[in-house]
Amino acid sequence: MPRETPEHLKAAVEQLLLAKGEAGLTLRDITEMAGANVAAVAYHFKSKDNLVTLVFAEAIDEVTNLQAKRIEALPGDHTLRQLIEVWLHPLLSASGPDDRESRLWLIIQRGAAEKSPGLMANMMRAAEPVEQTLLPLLARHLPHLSMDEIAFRHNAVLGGLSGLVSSPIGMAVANSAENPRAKELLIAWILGGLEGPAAL
Amino acid sequence: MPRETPEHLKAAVEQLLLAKGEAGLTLRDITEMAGANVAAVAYHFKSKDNLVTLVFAEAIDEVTNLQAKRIEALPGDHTLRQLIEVWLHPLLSASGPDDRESRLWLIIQRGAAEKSPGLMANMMRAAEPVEQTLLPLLARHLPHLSMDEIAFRHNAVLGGLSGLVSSPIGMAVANSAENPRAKELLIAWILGGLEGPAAL
DNA sequence: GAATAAATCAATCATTTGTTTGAAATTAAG
DNA sequence: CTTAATTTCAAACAAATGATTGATTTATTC
Repeated sequence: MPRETPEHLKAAVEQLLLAKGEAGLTLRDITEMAGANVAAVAYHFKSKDNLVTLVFAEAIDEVTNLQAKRIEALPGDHTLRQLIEVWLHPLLSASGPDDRESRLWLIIQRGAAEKSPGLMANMMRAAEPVEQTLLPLLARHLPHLSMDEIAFRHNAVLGGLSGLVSSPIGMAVANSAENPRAKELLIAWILGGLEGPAAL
Repeated sequence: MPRETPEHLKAAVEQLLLAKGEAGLTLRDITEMAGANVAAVAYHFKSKDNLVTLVFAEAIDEVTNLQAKRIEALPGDHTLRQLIEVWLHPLLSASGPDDRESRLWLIIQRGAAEKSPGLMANMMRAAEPVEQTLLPLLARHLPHLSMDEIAFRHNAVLGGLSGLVSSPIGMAVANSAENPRAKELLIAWILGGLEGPAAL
């Protein structure tokens, strides 16, 4: 029942995106890792670009859905720290390097850092729904900031993490199950950046 | 007096690194923009990799030297905000998109974001001297933090900026001459992240 | 100004890239 | 079992990449 080749191909793309990013992603690396023929990509997915764009799109959808559910499950009287832990759950509370959501999140953040064309195609679409529920929640905890400044800091934290995840620090945090200290350092920094006084 | 070909080549690499990053940097793009023959790169610099590594190295040196001079010129009773403005001067106080130091800084940050191999070779070398003078200065303004946490937040801000510079926000800040508001928003966020309470 | 060194150039090379082809193998349907 | 559809495969393709060659031009030196 070799009906599983497409899944193998997508899994290989995920693994290679996580390891090397989209820049150094070759057809033959993909097919070799998937145990498939080079022509399999063109047969099952129209082209290589199609495949990686699809992988990015599905990663965004999966992470976004999980995020939405976590936000919905937040109690009405949650703290800002709780909100941050939900927001950055894939990074802060990964069960380990094999945690699927954490891997997908890292793939997305890395793709954002290197402006992967396959990611940019679907980036804004899925970012919106979360932001539209997240920004108002953030606003409730940051009454001293205007909506503009809240949006700015929200983007700053996201952009900041995309720079961090590919750094030694980010890797330490991603293994926060074995590194609770790194997680605390990161949360403290994010909290300070959000709660700090408004701009002049 | 065609003694200027090497300079043209290096200038072309700078411009292309800023526009597209190292990933999409081709020999023929470089030589065409420099008005030189394809063989010129191998003749003047041993190889393409050599050339871009050299450009990165010289960019780091130039920026590092300017940073060191600015830090040295700081008054003894400077504020944390003044220190940050010196630290992030290439981003915060660029005279415009044609400001050379700002361009070099953006090239370095972008190279860091996408883990350019040509940059990684010389990254740590030049990062050290500035950090060794910058971290103690930061410590004087952040007595509530341990040295470990100061180093963490220093890296976090740097990593954060490398994620930001290639985002819409970063671009707005880079044009801070025409966008003083973006500069204030960024400084306020950075200040909050540094001055916030220590981790648990 | 002749001789030597340095620099440029068009052409070519060997690899690597994504894609395509047509035959062979596998699976599904009647 | 036979036939038809689906999937796999080895091979080849065109395009692009970095590098190299050997002749030609330009600059320097005596």
